Amino acid sequence: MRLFARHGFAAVSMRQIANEVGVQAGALYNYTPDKQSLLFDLMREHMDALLAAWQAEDPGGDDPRARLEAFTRFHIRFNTRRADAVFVSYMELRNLTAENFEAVTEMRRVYETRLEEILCAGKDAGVFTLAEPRITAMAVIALLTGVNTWYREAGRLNLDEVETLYWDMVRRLVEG
Amino acid sequence: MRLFARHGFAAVSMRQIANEVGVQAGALYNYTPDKQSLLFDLMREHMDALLAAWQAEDPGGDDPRARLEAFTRFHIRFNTRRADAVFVSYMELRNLTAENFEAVTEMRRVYETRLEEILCAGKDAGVFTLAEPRITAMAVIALLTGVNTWYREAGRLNLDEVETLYWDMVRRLVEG
DNA sequence: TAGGTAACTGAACGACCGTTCAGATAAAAG
DNA sequence: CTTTTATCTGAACGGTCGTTCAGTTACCTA
Repeated sequence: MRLFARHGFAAVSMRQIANEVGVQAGALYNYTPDKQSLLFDLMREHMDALLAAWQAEDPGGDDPRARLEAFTRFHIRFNTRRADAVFVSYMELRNLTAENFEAVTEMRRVYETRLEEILCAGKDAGVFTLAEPRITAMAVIALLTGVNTWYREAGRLNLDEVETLYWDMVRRLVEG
Repeated sequence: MRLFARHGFAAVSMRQIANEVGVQAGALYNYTPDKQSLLFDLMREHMDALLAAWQAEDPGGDDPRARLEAFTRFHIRFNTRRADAVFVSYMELRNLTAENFEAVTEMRRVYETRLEEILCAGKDAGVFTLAEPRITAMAVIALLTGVNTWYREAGRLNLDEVETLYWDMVRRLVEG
């Protein structure tokens, strides 16, 4: 994942990957049928982990505001800790076969829908004001994922401060 | 740019590029010293065009709210019309030499600063409420650029409707 | 029209690619 | 310890890569 993130899927050779884990290139084929499947497996595992982690962290209940704050903080924390996987899972979609692409994209859709449901619940409860829940969900995810482009662990702000800043933005965005 | 966006820089050969413009691979070297410079030139021209286009469209003046709306609409319109260039200029930064990377990144910083200045002006004028202008600027840009992941010309919403939806979100985000 | 210049071709170079596989090696089972 | 099974090596395969360049073609200038 690190090599794919740093150099791009096509620019990384099976020999480089093998060297990174201390074997010869041929040995990799005991674990993956080909290079493409290796990429797909990495992506699928990342998306699986994302969905499972949110499922474990979603407070549920009937307080959409609390759930949205939990989502905001979860998304930032999860994604900054796995920046390579996030980058690869978005950027290397084009290197997947049609059916593998569809599988990863479907998992992304499911994740978006998790957020959309929170937004709809808040809208129905009258605590959120939004015209297009699906678009707002994608906008919020783009906003939050953007943290990855600038956040560094050694930076001025720690993760909790970043979460608070972004929760403030997300809150305003949906409360009008 | 289309080939780089679709397949990735490393996955596109000089022979493919040459074929796309109807010459042999060798002829390309009358226009670029090597493949890397070709990528850099495409990126630099894109960033140049972005900065120049905003400079031409910025209403200026002392109405930060109007300027922010202009920025929002400009960014969406410009970026959706050049989706390939936007994608490449973000994703393929890693394929640049250190100095070329710095050059493109600097232009990106300038663009972010254009927005940051508007936010600061609004903050000083008391019409915007925000604690971290730089971070808010990057957050807004990430939010707006996210349109590219889902917007299609043939979709349900036309560009003006999308701009209005996002301006509504940006407005809330800064007005608190 | 003649001469010069810019652009392009087509072949070649060495290097590296993903993948395969016979044989060597290590680990597990009996 | 012997046999079986799982892993790994190292070489090889046919291809493709970025780049170069001598020679050809197309265009402009005088």
